[in-house]
Amino acid sequence: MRTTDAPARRTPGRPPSTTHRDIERVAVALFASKGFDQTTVEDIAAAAGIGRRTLFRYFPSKNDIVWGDFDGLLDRMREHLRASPPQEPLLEALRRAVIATNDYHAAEIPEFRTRLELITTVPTLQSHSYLRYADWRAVVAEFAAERLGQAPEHLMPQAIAYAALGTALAAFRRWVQCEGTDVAEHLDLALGQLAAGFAGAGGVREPRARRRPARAR
Amino acid sequence: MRTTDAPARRTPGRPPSTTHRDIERVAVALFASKGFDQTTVEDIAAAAGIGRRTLFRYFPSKNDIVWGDFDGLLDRMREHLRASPPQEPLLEALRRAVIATNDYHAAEIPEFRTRLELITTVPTLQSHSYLRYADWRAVVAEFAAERLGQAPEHLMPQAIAYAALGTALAAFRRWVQCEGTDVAEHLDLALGQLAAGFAGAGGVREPRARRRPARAR
DNA sequence: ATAATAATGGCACCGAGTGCCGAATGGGAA
DNA sequence: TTCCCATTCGGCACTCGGTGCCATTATTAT
Repeated sequence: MRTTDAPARRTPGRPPSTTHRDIERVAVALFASKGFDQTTVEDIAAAAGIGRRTLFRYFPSKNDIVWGDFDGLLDRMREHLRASPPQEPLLEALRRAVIATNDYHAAEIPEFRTRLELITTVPTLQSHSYLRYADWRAVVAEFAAERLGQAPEHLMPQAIAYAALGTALAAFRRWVQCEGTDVAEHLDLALGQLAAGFAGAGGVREPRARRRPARAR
Repeated sequence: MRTTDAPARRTPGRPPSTTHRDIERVAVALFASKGFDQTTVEDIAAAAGIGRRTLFRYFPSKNDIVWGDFDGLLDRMREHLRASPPQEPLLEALRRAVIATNDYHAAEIPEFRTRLELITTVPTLQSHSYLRYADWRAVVAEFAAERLGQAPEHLMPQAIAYAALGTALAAFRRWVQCEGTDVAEHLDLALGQLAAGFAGAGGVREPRARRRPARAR
C-alpha cells in the first residue's frame, strides 16, 4: 500500500478528497465504539464523507484499514536487520530488530494498542493478519537465509521466520491483555526464550505493570 | 465440527441425504481441478447433489470444507501429549507428538498433501487457517502450561504454542513444495532446531526426496 | 477558454453467508 | 394402514464485502 501520503503535490488532475490517515482514524474510532463487525463499509465511508467506492480505492479491504503503515514498519525492520553486526547471533539480531521497530513514543502507544487489540481480538482481522504477516516473515526469512547461506524458501530460514513471527505474536497478544505493561519487555522475554529453545521458560515471570493503566474510564 | 459421521443411526426424522465426507471429496476434487476461488459454493452443492443451503448446514463455511476431521487430529495430539513421559523435555515431547499425529498411511498421503497444498497456497484458506490453528495452539499451550506450572494464557505457554505452530507450519509448507519427501523428516528437523534455539540451523540440509514423485502426469 | 489529467462516486453485479419457513422423509404409535 | 412426529432439506430473500464500468468533477497546463 502507501508508505507515504503527505508529500506536497503539484500534479494536474482532481486532487484527492481525503487521505489514508483520515479514513483510518474515522474507521478505527467506529470499530472501537460499535465493534468491527457491526461497522459496515458504508458506515465508514459516510463518516469519512466519501463514497463507498472511493474507500476501496484507498484500502483494498475493510480489514486493511486497521494496519496503518505496515509497509513502513517492514522497511524499518529490514533496515535494522541489515545494520546488525555480522558476528551477532541470528536470533539475537532478530530480537533487537523487532524490539527496535516496535518502539513507539508514549503518545502513539494508545493508538498502537487499539489497532493491535482489534487485530488480535476480532476473528476476521485475526485471520486476515496471516496474510499481512507473510511480508513480515519474508523479511525475516530473507535475513536468516543470508546468515545461514541458504535460500530464503528453504526449511530453516522459513522455520525461523515462522517461529519468530509466532513468538512475537504471542508477546503482542499477551501485552494487549495486560494493561500498563511494556511491549518491549514482552518481546524481549519471548524472543529471548526462543533463542534459548525455551529451556528456561519455567523460570520466566509475567511482566508486571509499570504505568498506571491509562484512561480507565 | 463433527468428529464422527458414520455411526449407525436409529433416530426418528428424515435421514441425512449426504455426509461430510461426501461433500469433502466432491469439493476437494473441484478445488483441485478448477481452483478454489473459481469454484462457487453452488458448484459444490450441485456436484454433491444437495442444495446450497444444505451445504452450509454441514460446513460453517466454504473454507472449512478442506479441513476434514481436524478436531479428531487435535484429540489425537492431546492424547499423545498426555501420554508423554514427565521427564521428557517439553519441546521434545511436542516434537514427538506432532510427528506422531501426522503419521499417515501411504494411501492417505496424496489426499493429505492436496488438502495441505490448498491450505498453504490459496490466500483465502491461508488466512482462514489462522482461525483453525487457534485450537491447535490451545492444545499446546495447555500442555506447556501444565509442564511449566503456569496458566495457559501466560506469556511462555503462549509463546511456545505460537512458536511450535509456526515451526510446524514452515515444515508442512516446505514439505508440500518438495515432492517425494517425508513430512516426518521436515517436522523432525524443524522442531528439533526449535528446541535448540536454531543454534545449528546453518548445518541443516534440506530433506531429500526418497519416493519417486507420485503420478507426475 | 480549452485540453489534458486524475480522483470521485453512483450503479449494477457477484459470491459468501444467514434467517425463515414450508416441504419432504423416515420411524413409531394408534 | 394411517396418522403423528422428529428431523432434514432446500428455496427465497436479504446483508455485506468487493469489483468493473463509466460519466462527472476539479485541478493544472496551454
